[in-house]
Amino acid sequence: MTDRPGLSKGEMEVARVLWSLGRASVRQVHEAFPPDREIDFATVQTYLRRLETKGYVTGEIQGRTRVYTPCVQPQSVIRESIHDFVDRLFGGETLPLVRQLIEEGDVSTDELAELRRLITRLEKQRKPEGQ
Amino acid sequence: MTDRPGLSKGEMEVARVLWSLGRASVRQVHEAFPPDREIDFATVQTYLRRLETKGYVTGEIQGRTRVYTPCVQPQSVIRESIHDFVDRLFGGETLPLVRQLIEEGDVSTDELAELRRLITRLEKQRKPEGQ
DNA sequence: ACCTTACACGTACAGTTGTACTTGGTCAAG
DNA sequence: CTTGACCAAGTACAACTGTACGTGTAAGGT
Repeated sequence: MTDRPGLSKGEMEVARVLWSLGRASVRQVHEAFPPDREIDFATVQTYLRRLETKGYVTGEIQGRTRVYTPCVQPQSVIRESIHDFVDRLFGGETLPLVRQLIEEGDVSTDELAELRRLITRLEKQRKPEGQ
Repeated sequence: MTDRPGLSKGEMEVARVLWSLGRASVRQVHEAFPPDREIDFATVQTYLRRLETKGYVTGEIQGRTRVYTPCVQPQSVIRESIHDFVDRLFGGETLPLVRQLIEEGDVSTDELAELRRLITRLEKQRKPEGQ
């Protein structure tokens, strides 16, 4: 598929922040980290540099500071990561994961209802004869 | 929680095979790999050794060969991995992952139906007054 | 008794990851 | 001009990973 090298744990962490900011300097990314997540400015800097060499973001000097912009949709990365994860843990089968997720009590009752609606919608969409 | 170091990609791969076998020698694990997955005997051996030092399996010499047995439930490992994954990609929120999984078309129509039943069951279970 | 096969165990080694220090330069305040 | 804050970019480095080779040894076939 896409030939980018995958993201490591830490890189993903930084990438997520950058996605949420859309476009930011190292400092902005650093400051956007949750306060309980202690991480050095230089570490963030390193991650951004690595993200750039891996082709996930682009950086351009803006005055005196380098400003980074994501150049890969989070959607793609997330999709790829999920795929990889499902492969590794469930041999590629999606259902067991979904089952585990909703059985393990991590999904609230409200969310269950929402899921049901989603399923209904999907079913309708797949079998358009219903009329 | 549990203080085992996490499993790497490759370790997970081997662990999954061992779980499926229940108890096996290096060779048996090696042979249980899908044929298209080329991996050296010695590599499997290394992984099993690492799994042992990480505390996921125990090995004992049985005659001339070392036989490994899982000593951690796959359930636990899977649960922990999922937790970690959800944290990393979705900041701890389960629903977005579930949504992505079933929207992305990775779930067949039959499976959708099964999911619906599962949801119904869970809902019933959570609100026992119904009736 | 000798060769072959199979394995345990130690060792290797480059690539990745997490984490950060260091050096050298720029801007702004005194 | 001098000092301090701030930053880019290079370098560091141990731990972890993926992958496997080498050595020694025991067991079975001939």
